[in-house]
Amino acid sequence: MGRRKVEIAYITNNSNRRLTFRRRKNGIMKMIKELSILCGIEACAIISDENHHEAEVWPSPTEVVNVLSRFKNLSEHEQGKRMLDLESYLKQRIEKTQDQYHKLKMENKKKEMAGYIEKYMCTKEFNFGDAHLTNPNDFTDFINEQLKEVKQKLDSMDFQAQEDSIDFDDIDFDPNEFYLATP
Amino acid sequence: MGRRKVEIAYITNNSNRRLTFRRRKNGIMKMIKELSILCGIEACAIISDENHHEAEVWPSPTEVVNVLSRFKNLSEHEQGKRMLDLESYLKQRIEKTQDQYHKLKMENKKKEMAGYIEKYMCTKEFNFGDAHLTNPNDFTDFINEQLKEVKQKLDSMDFQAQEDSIDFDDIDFDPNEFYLATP
DNA sequence: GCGACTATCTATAAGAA
DNA sequence: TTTCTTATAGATAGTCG
Repeated sequence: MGRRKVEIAYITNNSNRRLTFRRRKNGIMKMIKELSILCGIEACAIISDENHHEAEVWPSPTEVVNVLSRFKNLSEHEQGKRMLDLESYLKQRIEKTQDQYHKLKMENKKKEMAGYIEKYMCTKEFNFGDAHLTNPNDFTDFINEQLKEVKQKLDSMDFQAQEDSIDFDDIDFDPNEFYLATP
Repeated sequence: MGRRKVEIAYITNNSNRRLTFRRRKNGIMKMIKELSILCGIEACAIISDENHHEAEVWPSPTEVVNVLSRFKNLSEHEQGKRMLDLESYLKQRIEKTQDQYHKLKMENKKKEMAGYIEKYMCTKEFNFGDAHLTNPNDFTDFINEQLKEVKQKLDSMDFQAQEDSIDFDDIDFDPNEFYLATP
């Protein structure tokens, strides 16, 4: 999108890379903002700071957060149930998880955790001064990929459960509900 | 970016809004992907599905992401493994989780917990203009709370497992490793 | 390193199928 | 509806101050 076509490959030139980073980051931020307004949806992006980049691959922080969410909408099923065997154990575990995430959800609402978390820093060394360098790009891709994986995982779990004669019918878990970014 | 200029305002027309949503979502995904490649950084985006939007406040996008990540690095453990019974199934699942978290921990250290999450938006009412009002600390608290809950969950899992005569001893799981945001 | 200024390139809004 | 075209709006690469 400029004077000439640019190959999508790591930009080795330092200053050039930084410039591109800043420009595109801003562009993505804008696009996300517009999308949320246009379609009335919630969206966010997390773009790590270039300076923090090493040869590291992906977003550990995100993953961590993700792990948690995994249990979010899970259950709220029937509480206080006692399990006698592994089968019921599994069921209970799922229910508990669900409840846990439900609570979290409520908590979040109350706090109105809401809005933006404009600048979140979690650098081990708290380099708060570098806030401007961050970008919001690959979050979307990451999310979709992960959602897919979750679905697959859940599907396989269900499959496995059936193989093991576990009845998950009373657990109305719909893997599709995880596909947020795909209307 | 099309045949005519579009006002950045909620699109009331249903089909039109959905179409725009899909298009722009894909566009953002691509841009994020490109940015991460071009600049060698990590980035991700969470875009909630239009259909899922209700009074949902914050966590929905995040939670979704989380759900996904939960499994991200999960397997790849030993693929094609077959499980013979529920017990081994559970164990395997826990082991995988453990491995995942270990990897995450390492990753986090290397990346130094990744950099910043510069702007995170997901106001229930899309008050993007209020970005300045948010408190960065809320995010940290949120993460920590979730991590605590995960810990509890895992602990209860362990406990339950023991009750059911499942031996988890060979799984050295340290809940503290979940406290990412707390140096 | 940060804006500003185009020339271009890309994303995408309308339409058509 | 989803998919394709196509004409444009918008993003941004290369440059200059």
